[in-house]
Amino acid sequence: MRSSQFFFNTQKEAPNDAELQSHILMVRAGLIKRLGSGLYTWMPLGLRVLRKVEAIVRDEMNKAGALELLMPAVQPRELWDETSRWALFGPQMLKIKDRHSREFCFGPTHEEVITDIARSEIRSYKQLPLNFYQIQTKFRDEIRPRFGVMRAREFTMKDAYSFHTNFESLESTYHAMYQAYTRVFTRLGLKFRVVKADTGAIGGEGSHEFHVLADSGEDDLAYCNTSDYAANVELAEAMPAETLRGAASEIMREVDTPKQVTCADVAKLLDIGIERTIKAIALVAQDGSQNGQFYLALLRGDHSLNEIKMAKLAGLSDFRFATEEEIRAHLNCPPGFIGPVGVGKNVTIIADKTVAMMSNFVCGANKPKFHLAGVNFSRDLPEPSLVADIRNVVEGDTSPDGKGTLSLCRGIEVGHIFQLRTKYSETMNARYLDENGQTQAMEMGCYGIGVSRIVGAAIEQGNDERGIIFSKNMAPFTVAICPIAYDKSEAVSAAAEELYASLTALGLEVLLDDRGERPGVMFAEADLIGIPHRLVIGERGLAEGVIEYKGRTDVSAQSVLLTEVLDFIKKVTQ
RNA sequence: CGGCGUGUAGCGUAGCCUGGUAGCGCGCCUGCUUUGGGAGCAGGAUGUCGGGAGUUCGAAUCUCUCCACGCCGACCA
Repeated sequence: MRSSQFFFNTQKEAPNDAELQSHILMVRAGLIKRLGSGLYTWMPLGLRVLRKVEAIVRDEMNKAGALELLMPAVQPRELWDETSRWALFGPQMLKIKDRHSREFCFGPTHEEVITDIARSEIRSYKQLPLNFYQIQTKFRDEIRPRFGVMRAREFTMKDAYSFHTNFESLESTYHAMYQAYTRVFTRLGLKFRVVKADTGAIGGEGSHEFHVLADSGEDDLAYCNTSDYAANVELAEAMPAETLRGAASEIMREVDTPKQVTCADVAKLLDIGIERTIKAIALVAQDGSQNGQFYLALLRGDHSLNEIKMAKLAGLSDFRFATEEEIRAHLNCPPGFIGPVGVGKNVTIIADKTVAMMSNFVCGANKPKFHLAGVNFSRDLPEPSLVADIRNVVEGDTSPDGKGTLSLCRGIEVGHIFQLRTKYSETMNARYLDENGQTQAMEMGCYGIGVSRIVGAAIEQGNDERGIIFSKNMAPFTVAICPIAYDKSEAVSAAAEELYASLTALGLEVLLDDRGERPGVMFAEADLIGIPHRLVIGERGLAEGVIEYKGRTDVSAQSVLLTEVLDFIKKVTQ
């Protein structure tokens, strides 16, 4: 490609609506252009990158035996009513009407459509297993679109859905997809981690997430350095800090805490470690009942509540945090001083596993401006009605597999695989006839990759002060040729043209900067858009029979003999 | 959804408090010079000042309203 025939606009200044480096750089490099909140045009340069990602994903899916198809983006409401997800998906789903006022959505995912295909097309066990995939535009009306294409409302996704006669077959395909995903992210040159995950709105049982590691990621991941345990913090099991409760050696006493409403402040005032304190979080859950049950969740002062774990407890699926009025009504005390001691029968205490092993702790006194110290279960208050894992793991926790301690890092979710089992096939009646002529529900798996998000995530991981650093498999062009004074020097333009032709003949994607721009402009732009290899041709070098080569991340340039440049480039681009 | 903030040329912004001919930088166009890290000089084009209503002799500026966008938060006591 010649720069004069291509189109890209770069900017020196960062857009004022971008925060993340990847977002800023994608806009500055002219890869994307924002149309509205969470809506982006992929400009020609950016689209080249997106297509590279797609091609690798497609290649690995095909190799893993998946079959590509393409489903409609617009889907009728009736299909979604079958699984009740028209209502369950909520405001994240973009609902639209046609001219007859019939209702549709712009597909946020395609389980319903593919299951509809399966139930009408698949009759016999002989046709199974099958794995279909598509690469397609999805729309999810995110609460808060941000970070450019990283959390856009309209985005490109690869979604695959597999159908099986039995769980063993599902597990086998699930494993194949796991391997395929690993190859995809490896080929894209990404640093990533696979973790056990919650299944969220898609539903089902087993699930793994693939995360690109980046501090700006929106997910917290826990992993064990001495074993292969890794899980999203949403799911990661928190082990109790102690396995045995210490003796009740202290006497319970009130302590004056006039202004201390947080565990940290109380601990500081009493000059004790925050891990000796307990905080009480007031919750209300309706769970079908009229009035709602009032709960106090107890956590060690330095721990935080895991809302996903909490919602999995019986009767708490729809819990919410209590209002200040509700807290006063149940405990006769304002927030900041509430605790589990002396509460009425209308308050249910849920203790985190770590809390259940604590003794001589400090907690709110249910009396304004006072806390209690030296508190012990059984002696000062009843044993908690329920002990459960309701906290987020923290750095240094014992790994659930017992083989070390956990570390935390942040990740950007770029892939997610699920074992759906028969969730959709049962409700949508996707059945087949087995060897014995019996009707059976199909086992299902589903597998997603955020194709457009990968581009943002990759740039988040690969950038420096000069711009984007693309891995070779993702770069919009492999080699940039920067001829100095292309429009003035015959020798330079002739050499550049010849080199361009030879490199192109080698099958390389070459960008020839034939604009006659000043060198600084050409270098700055080639660096900004992340081209991995750069060749500079100038009269000075030509006179000596050399041209200059510099890799995008190289500290300095090197001279290469004109006669050896093809071999040299072949070698560095391998 | 709630709170805060911002909308001025393609991009980044000044002007708004204290009403009086809309300015700067980048980019863009023309010409000349220049050619190894976003050049220099000279000339030039581009604005419904987010939309609407109001106050006023006069509104980018004050008031109301609608819209768009961004940030934070969504109860952890």
